[in-house]
Amino acid sequence: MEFRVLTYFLAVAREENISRAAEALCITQPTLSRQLAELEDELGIKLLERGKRKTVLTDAGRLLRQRAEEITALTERTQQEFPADWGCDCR
Amino acid sequence: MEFRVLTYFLAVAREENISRAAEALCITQPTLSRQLAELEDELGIKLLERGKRKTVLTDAGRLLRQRAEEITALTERTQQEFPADWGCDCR
DNA sequence: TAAAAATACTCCATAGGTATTTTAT
DNA sequence: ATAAAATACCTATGGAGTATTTTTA
Repeated sequence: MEFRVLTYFLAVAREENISRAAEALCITQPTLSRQLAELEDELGIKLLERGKRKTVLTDAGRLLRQRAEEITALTERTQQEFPADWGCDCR
Repeated sequence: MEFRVLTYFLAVAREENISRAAEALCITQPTLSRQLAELEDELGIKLLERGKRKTVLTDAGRLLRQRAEEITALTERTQQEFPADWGCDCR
């Protein structure tokens, strides 16, 4: 369970749509789809209910969103305590 | 800044020796050495004072240890909330 | 029936390894 | 003189892309 994948997951939770989340993350839909499947595999539980126009969180997904938000908040605050951080906006 | 690298860093902080930390992590010394150099690069600051028989933390290193411990504790607690986690002890 | 997601590949960046050299006491 | 770390080079895993098929309401 790496940071990168948690931020991917949070983007999907926000957008409720894997394709739009992928766009926001500047990666492709199949890449995001695979990373999410691997995360579900790794945790041993389904996190998302995939639908035709909306992808919503399962109960487990809602729990992970809570935790992932805590973890990424802590991590981002930590990164800001150090000099580097040249940022990175895609394109 | 990925989890994996934070756990690498914490192992070095614990062992005060990159070679011994590498052994504890089941990776090789050069691999660990490179990952640490990349972490210092990424954060833009020296984290370790390399010595002949001891490698100790700089001020920045001590700050990161604090944060890394918070982050990994939160992450490990999270992982335990999910069914999978087949563990993994090398060899 | 049409968005959204999943699959089937291909590619390449980088995590990791082995062998060796350099550094710090 | 000697542990420890760094460097050089190589390998391999898996993250990411393109093209296409399969789902789902």
